[in-house]
Amino acid sequence: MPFYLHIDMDSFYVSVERVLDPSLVGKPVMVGGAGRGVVTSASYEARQFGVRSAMPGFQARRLCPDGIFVPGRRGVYSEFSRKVFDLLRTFSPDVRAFSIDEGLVNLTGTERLMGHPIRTANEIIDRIREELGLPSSGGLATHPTLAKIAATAVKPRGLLYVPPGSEERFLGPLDVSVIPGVGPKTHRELVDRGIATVAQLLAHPRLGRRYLNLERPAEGGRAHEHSVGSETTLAQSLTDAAAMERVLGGLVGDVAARLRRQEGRARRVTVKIRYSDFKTITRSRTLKAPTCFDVDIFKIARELLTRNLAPGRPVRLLGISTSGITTEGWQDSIFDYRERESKDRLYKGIDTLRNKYGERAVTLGAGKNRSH
DNA sequence: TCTGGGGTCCTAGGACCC
DNA sequence: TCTGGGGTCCTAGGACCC
Repeated sequence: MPFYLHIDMDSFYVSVERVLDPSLVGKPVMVGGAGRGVVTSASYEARQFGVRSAMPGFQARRLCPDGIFVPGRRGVYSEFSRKVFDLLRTFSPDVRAFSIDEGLVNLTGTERLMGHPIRTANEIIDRIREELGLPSSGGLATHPTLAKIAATAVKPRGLLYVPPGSEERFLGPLDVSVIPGVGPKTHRELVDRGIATVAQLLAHPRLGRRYLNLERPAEGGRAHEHSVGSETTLAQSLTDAAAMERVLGGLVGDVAARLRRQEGRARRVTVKIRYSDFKTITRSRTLKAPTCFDVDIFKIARELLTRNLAPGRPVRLLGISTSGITTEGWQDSIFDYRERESKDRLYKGIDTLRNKYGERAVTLGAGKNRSH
């Protein structure tokens, strides 16, 4: 019998902050939400005021004026995340990380060694709490999706076991919105068609298969097209194209360096422009030859920006993304080869400087009008 | 001082090719 | 001289996830 344990950390960023500063325990705490940002994690005390993650900061401050707002520290959370997954891997060689705070442990076949999976699941949650100080919830079931739904249903600090054979009994009465992939929009569409519960969805063979396919389990490594991007919401909206190009230069530098770090080269460059009225456009171009160099990416990005920018309209966000990433060897002509070699050397140097003196040490397109 | 940033996946039209 | 059709690539937008 297959057994999957889905582990979901409870308000992960807040919990990490509490480990590092125990005075935050028991209080309404929110990570993020400064300026134009959104709350990335809210403690359950803060949620009682109606605060949710992904809520704009101004709204959270209005709902919970006496709450404690903590700036996020990505690197610290990643480090804790790594420790959680290291611990999970001591229980099973088959552990999949879905995100920084969610993972799946395949407990199939561990019974003889460790006892019933329900015991193992309890032990895992206990040890995450004892050894790392972090609360988490778990869902144990015969299918990964079911395990995830179960974990979400018992949050926080719970463990829910869906015994084999009781799957439909468990799922049936639940709202369709518990299904991963059914967001606000799909939820509304389903409800409009008279489908509110999972049972009603499953009674509809085509829709049931589309949104909740439990027959086809645990897909392996899928051939997703991966992408590397960076975007930023400006502290103040901009109308000046030159200033926007400077921002874009910084984003390109970040993206290209990450691309090189993973030894990838991208074939498509996409620029994202969000105006102050939130209207958002993306413009992309596919290259003849993939690249990982700042100059190449910046050239395309600048063109896409200047060609598509509505003059005078304030811009609140700029983004760049690269996709169609390949890690295969270079395939260029003997002529391109020399140029590429010299760029390679140049960027090795730039990356070294950045590692040594920080990301801002070398910034493309930022030479003029620096304020310091 | 009104709505983040990192992504993946899907759809749909048009170009282009055989 | 009243319109095939299938496959693939490119592009834009949008839903959704954490």
